[in-house]
Amino acid sequence: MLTDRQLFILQIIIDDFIRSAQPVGSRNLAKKDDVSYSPATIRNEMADLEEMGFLEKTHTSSGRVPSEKGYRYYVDHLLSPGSLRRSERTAIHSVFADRQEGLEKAVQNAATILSELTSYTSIVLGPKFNDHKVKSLQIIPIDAQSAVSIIVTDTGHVENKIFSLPEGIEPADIEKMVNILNDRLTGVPLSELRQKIYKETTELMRRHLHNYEAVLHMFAEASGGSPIGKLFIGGKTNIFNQPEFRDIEKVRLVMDMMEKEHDMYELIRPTEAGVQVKIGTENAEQAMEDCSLITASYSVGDEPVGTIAILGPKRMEYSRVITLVDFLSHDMTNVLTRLYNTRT
Amino acid sequence: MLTDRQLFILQIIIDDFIRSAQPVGSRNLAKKDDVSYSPATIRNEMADLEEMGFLEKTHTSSGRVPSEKGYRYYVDHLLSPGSLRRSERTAIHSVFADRQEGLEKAVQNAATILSELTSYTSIVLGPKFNDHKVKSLQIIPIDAQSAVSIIVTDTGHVENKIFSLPEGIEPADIEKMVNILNDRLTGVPLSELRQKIYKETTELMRRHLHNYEAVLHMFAEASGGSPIGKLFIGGKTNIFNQPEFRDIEKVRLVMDMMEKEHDMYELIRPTEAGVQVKIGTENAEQAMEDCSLITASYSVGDEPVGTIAILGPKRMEYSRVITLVDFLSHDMTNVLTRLYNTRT
DNA sequence: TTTAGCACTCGAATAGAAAGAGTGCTAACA
DNA sequence: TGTTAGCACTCTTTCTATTCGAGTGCTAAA
Repeated sequence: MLTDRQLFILQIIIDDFIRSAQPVGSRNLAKKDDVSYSPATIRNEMADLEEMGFLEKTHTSSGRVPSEKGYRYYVDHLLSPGSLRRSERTAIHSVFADRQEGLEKAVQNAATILSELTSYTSIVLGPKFNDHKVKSLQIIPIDAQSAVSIIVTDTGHVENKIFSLPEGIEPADIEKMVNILNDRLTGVPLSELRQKIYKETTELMRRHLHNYEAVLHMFAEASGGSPIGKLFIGGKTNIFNQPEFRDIEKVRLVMDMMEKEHDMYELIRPTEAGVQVKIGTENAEQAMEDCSLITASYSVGDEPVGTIAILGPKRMEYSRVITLVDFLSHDMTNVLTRLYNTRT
Repeated sequence: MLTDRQLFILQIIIDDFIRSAQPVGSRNLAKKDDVSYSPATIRNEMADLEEMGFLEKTHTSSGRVPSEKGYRYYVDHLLSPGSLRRSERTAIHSVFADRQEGLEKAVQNAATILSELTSYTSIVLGPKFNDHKVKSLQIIPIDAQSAVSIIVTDTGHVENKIFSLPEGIEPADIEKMVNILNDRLTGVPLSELRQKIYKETTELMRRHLHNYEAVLHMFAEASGGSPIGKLFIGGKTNIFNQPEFRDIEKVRLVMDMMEKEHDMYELIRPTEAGVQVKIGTENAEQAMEDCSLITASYSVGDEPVGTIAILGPKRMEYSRVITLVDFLSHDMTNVLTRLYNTRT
C-alpha cells in the first residue's frame, strides 16, 4: 500500500509531467512551493514508486516519467475533480441549441467544439437510428430499371438508396405497394423493418398485386441501411501539437488509424456506461500505444445510442477532459431524450 | 533558347531527382548509360541552366535541384507521354462498373483508387447536381412543428432537409401542396428550383389553399441545397512517404489544409478544361508551397460537373500522374454522360 | 568545343570533451 | 528511525574540431 506521502509525490509528479512533458527530477520537485521535502527524501520515495511500477526512467540518470500503471492509478485514485469554466459550459450548450440544423450537423458541431476546447482529437459516433421509427416510406421510380427507396423516420432522419426494378413493373403498382407499406409499417423501428416488410405486407400484396415479390425483395434489401451511426472526427491535426509526437512515424501511425473508419469504430465501441479511460496499450489498437482515449456514451432515455471520445497523448489532461466529456455526454443525453423520447 | 543538349540534360536531371529526391551532380549524371558527355561538360551546361533559372543549388557545392521554373518547363515541353499498365486501366474501369452502389460511392472509390495507384493524395470533387432535374418532391410532416423536405432527381440523388412548419397547418393541405409542386416542378433543374417554386406554383396554390405562403417559403429555403458536390480525399497520409516531408511542420501545414473543406474547394476549383498542372507557389494556397497539384475536370455531355485531382510533392511523377488523371477523367465523363445525358 | 586536372566549398559524419541534470548510496543529523 | 547533506557516478546534450566525400568552378590542354 502507498503512504500518503507517496500518493502526494506520485500525484505531483504526474501533474508536472502532464504539464511539461519533461521527465521530472527530485531537485526540481523539491523547489515547488507546496513540496516541503528535500530532494533526497523525494529520491527515496521515487525509487520506491519506481520499484512498485508507478514510475519509469527513460535512462539510468534521467528524471522519472509516469508508467502506464502510474497513469492508471492516477486516474483511478488521484484525480481532483475538475470544473468547467462558464465559457466552456455555454459553448457546449450551444451545440444543441439550434435544432433546425438537423441532428447530423449538431453531432458534427459537438466534435468540433470538443476538439477546440481540449486541443486534442475528438471522435463522435453519431446516434444509430435503430430504434427510430418509420414515419414514411417512398419508392420513386427513376427510369425503367431503377428506383430510389426513401425511409423517413420520426426523428426526421432520411435514408435512401437506389435499387433496380424488375422488368415491366407498372407505376400504378408501385403506388399501391407504397400505400400498403406505409399502411403497415409506420411506427416500426428501423431495426425491425427488414423482417417486418415481409411479415406484415406479403399477404396484402398478394391479394392486390401480382409480380410484387421482386420489387419487395429489392426494397427490403435497400432498407437494410447501416445499423450504426456516422463517425465525426474533429481536430485531427491536433496531435501535431504534442511534443512527444515530434516523431513522424508515431504521428503517421495515429493518422493512418484515424483514416480507417473500421478501426475507429472498434476503438470507441462502447463497453460500459459512464466515462471510460483507456490508457496506452489498454486500447487494443497498436497505434494507440502512446495515446489515451476517454469515451462516454450518450443515450436516448436508457438506450445508449452513440459515443463521444477524446484521443490524446497518454500525458493527457485527464481531469479536465473527463469532466468535459462527462458533461457533454450528459448534455447530449438530456437534449436527445427530451427531443426523441416523447415517442414511447 | 535552350540547345538540344541542355534540354536533354535538364530532362535527365529532373527525371533523376524525381526518382531519387537527391540533388544530382555532374559525376553521377555522366555515369548514366544514355549520357555520353563528361562531367565537366555537364557542369558547364548545368551552370547555364542554373543561370537561366531552371535549376538551383541547395548550397554552394551541392548537386542541382530543379527550380519551380524548371518543373514548369519540364511539364510543358519535356514530358514523355506515359502509358498505363493494363492493370491500371482495369482498376480504373472497375470504379464505375458497379452502377448499383450509387454515384457517391463510385466517386469515393475513384478517390481511393487514384491514391492507391499513385501513392499520392487524391481529391475528388463529386458531381454537382445543379443540372439534374427534379423527379419528385415530398414533404413529410414529422410532428406539429416540423417536416422534412425531400427532393429526388432524375439521377437518383436525394436531398433532404428538416424545416419548421407554421402553426395550424393541415396534413391535407400539405398533401395538396405536394401535388401541386410535383405537377409544376417535375423536370426543373435543381439550379432553377428555388425561383421556380415561387414562379410556377404561387398562383395555383392561392386558388386552392389558404395559408400556403409560410410553408412554401420554408420549403423553398430548404430546397436551396448546396450547389456544389461533395469532396472526397483519398490517401491523406501518403504525404508521409515523401522524404522531403520528414519535417513535421511541413506535413502539418498540408494536413491542416486538407481538413479545411473550403480551402480544398478553392484549391481544386476548375479553371480551364483538360489536365491542369499547378506547381508549388502557382497554387494560391500557402501550404502548397512544396506541393504540386494535378487536376482535371469531368463532365456530363459538355457541362463540367466535377473535378479529380492529385496532390503530391513538387517532385511528382508528372508523366504518370497526368496520364492517369487524364484517363480517369475521360472515363468518368464517358460513363456519366452515357448514364445521365440521355435526358436532354 | 570538349575534357582533364585541381583547388576549393560545404554538408555530413565522427569523435572527444565538457556541461548539466539526475540518480543511488553512505554517513551524519534531529 | 526517518530525513537530509554530500559525493561519486551515469547518461544525455551540446559544442568543437576534424575528417571525408561529393560536388563545383576555373584553367589549360587536347
